[in-house]
Amino acid sequence: MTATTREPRTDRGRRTRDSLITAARTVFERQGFAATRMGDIAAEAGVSHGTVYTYFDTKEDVLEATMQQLVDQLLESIDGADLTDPVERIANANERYLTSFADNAPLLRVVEEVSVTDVRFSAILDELRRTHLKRVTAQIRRQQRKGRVHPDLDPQTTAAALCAMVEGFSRHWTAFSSPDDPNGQATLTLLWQRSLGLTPDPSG
Amino acid sequence: MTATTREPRTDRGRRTRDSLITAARTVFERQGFAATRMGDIAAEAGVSHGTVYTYFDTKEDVLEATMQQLVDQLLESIDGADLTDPVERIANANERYLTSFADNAPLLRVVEEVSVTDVRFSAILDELRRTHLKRVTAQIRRQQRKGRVHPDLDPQTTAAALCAMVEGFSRHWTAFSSPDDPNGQATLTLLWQRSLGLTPDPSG
Amino acid sequence: MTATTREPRTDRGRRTRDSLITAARTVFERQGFAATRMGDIAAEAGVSHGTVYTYFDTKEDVLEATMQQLVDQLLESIDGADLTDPVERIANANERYLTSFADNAPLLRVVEEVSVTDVRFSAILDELRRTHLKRVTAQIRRQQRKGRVHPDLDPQTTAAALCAMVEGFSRHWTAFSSPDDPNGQATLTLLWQRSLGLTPDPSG
Amino acid sequence: MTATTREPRTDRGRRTRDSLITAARTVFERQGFAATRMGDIAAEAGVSHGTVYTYFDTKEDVLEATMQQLVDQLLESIDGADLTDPVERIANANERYLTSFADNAPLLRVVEEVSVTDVRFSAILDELRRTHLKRVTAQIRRQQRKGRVHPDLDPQTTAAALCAMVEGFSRHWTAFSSPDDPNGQATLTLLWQRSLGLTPDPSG
DNA sequence: CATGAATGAGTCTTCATTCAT
DNA sequence: TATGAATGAAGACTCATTCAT
Repeated sequence: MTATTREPRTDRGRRTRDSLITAARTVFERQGFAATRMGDIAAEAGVSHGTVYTYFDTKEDVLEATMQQLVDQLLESIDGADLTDPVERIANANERYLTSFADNAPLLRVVEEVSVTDVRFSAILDELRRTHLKRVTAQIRRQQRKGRVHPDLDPQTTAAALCAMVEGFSRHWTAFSSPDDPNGQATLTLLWQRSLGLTPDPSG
Repeated sequence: MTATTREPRTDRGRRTRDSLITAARTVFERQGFAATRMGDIAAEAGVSHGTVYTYFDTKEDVLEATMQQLVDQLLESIDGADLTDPVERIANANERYLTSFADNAPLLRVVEEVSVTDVRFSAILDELRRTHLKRVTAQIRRQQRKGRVHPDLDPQTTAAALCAMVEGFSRHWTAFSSPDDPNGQATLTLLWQRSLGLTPDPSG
Repeated sequence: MTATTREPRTDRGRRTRDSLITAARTVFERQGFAATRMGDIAAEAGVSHGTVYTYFDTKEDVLEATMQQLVDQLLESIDGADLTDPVERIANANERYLTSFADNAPLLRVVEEVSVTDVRFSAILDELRRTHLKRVTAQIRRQQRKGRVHPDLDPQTTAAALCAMVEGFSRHWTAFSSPDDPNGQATLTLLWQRSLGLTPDPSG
Repeated sequence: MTATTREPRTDRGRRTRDSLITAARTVFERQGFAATRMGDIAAEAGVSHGTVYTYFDTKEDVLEATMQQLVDQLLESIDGADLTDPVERIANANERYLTSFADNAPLLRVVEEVSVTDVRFSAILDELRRTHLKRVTAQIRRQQRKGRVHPDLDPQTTAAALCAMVEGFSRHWTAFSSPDDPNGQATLTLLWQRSLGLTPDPSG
């Protein structure tokens, strides 16, 4: 147990800890990591300065705890349901990804901020990317074998590029999408599909 | 005092200032912004602590100066030569973009780090993105009018997605590209072209 | 943050803050404002360096807090009991003024020191002077109307001069008074009375 | 020779030194001593930063040099012409004092500022006060012996009080004098005269 | 558990002063 | 002499973290 966090033993404790995490997220998203003082988090949660240390050892630990559920949720949103039709699968995967990541873009930007200095957090982002990459690469390979994706595409680089597109779009470019396709889902799916050259399932 | 930087008046001064900027870049890339102390920059440049303040008022100013030339170079790499053939143009643009941005990815990550807290730097990234977006959007519109790009694509969202792909790839995903296409240029161009549905120039 | 001072919330806090103010006064009077380091105040109070900042944001704030009670006391000592007999009233007023101001001359000199640079403190001195001037001017006018003070004296300039005499004497000249009239009260009252030409109350 | 100042050897040198002193006075009066940086003085004089050190060793030395002529002039203005008629003499002395001191009040306030920390300057003010005191005390004694000043006044305390009045008025209270007696000279003389009880010269 | 006071290491920043040219 | 770059001691201030109550 590399316990970076002390678990509460009472109900009151759990409630306090939860409100601290909620508060931390609010403050981190508002001010970024560096500019957030432990006192800000305490104030936002309506508890005293020292209480934060009842549950967390360091500021990094607070951020990590704040990320905890999110990371699981994000990993899940990447590792989605296996639909048979690849186009539907893409549409579905993109929808899940965009929903989860765009909603959490502010916090993810904070993780990006800290990740420059702290491996602990670059590891988190790395894992997310690696998971995404693996899944997409595998999928492309499979469809190439079935002859439904351009064979001249390098599966891994292609996957990396497409992952970059979805991640980058969800993090920085959402603001630039058009009102006709406010969250970009339809467009991303189209681009993805056509870039791979995905043809309809002949067996379908 | 609006001047965030005092210009040197002698050659010796210019040399010192330049070496400070070089040193700053090294240190920023190695340690990130938050973890860099002014003293680190001075030490790396081989000057005394206070000398940094001869030319810069704050650590942010040092980073800004470090970015100065880079930003110009990056804007230029976006705003490239106008080739007639759209496919060639894409290939060329991507090559220039990837070269410039991937080379400078570490420093750009530092800017990303600070941009969470300091508008001054989020503005820089914003301008880069906006410039890129404008150019790509215009290009897509033009080709749509000529009937050479799928008309069902929303030009702006599409542009945002493709820009996200190239930017994200250059910043975070380069490490994941395959040895067959080490810098991903060929792949990115293929994806870009096919996703738009770009057909060969009928007039050609 | 308009609050220049964080109020303590416990008794322990109040005690610490108080001892800081006491310590500050000692150190300021000994070294002057410029030569006093925050650390000196902390050391004198027997607390750590950072503790000063628990209650005060800046060195100026410490001085301001140090002045707080004093200013009230000084204003009160100016705005004294209304005796009927003007001569007695003068004697009484001078006694109160000299006692309060001469006792606090060292601290007042420190305020004078800072006031050259910081309006906040020139305002304090200004208020003290203005209050004194107002009171004395009014008193002179009243007695002139009763024909008991030379009518050829300009009330305001006269008041300013007499105030200057008492203030200056209390601040800088006390050291020069003679052993026969160690605190100068008797002499000041005589001078004051005769300069105005105050005659005994005919109604008395 | 405790040479705190290097004398210029050329004409150009003398001119530079003079302009530095003039500049210093301007800046000191505007910003006070503590808030004045050597660079401010250089800038005001239109010379380079380092040039100040060609003529002065420390910032204190600059202030001292700035005071040099002034001190002589002030001492002279105290030690004025010996008129026979004491009332005229008082009027004359006050006029000279007020003119000199009120004109130079801003610089004197700066000396007061530094004198809290630096004996060198408290000595200057002390000398001025002592000189003034001596002269006035002697004069009072003389007139008491002639029976023309109230014998119940302690000469030294009285002198201290009257000196305090003139000094204080010239330094802080000028702003409060009335438009009818803008520089307060007439009023001060009246007060002075009457407080002493000075009667016309019987021998006159 | 919660509180808020206390701690002190860590940095930034200033600026008088020195020095090479 | 004049310049302006370089130095580095000095001090203010921050804030994560600890601790007594």
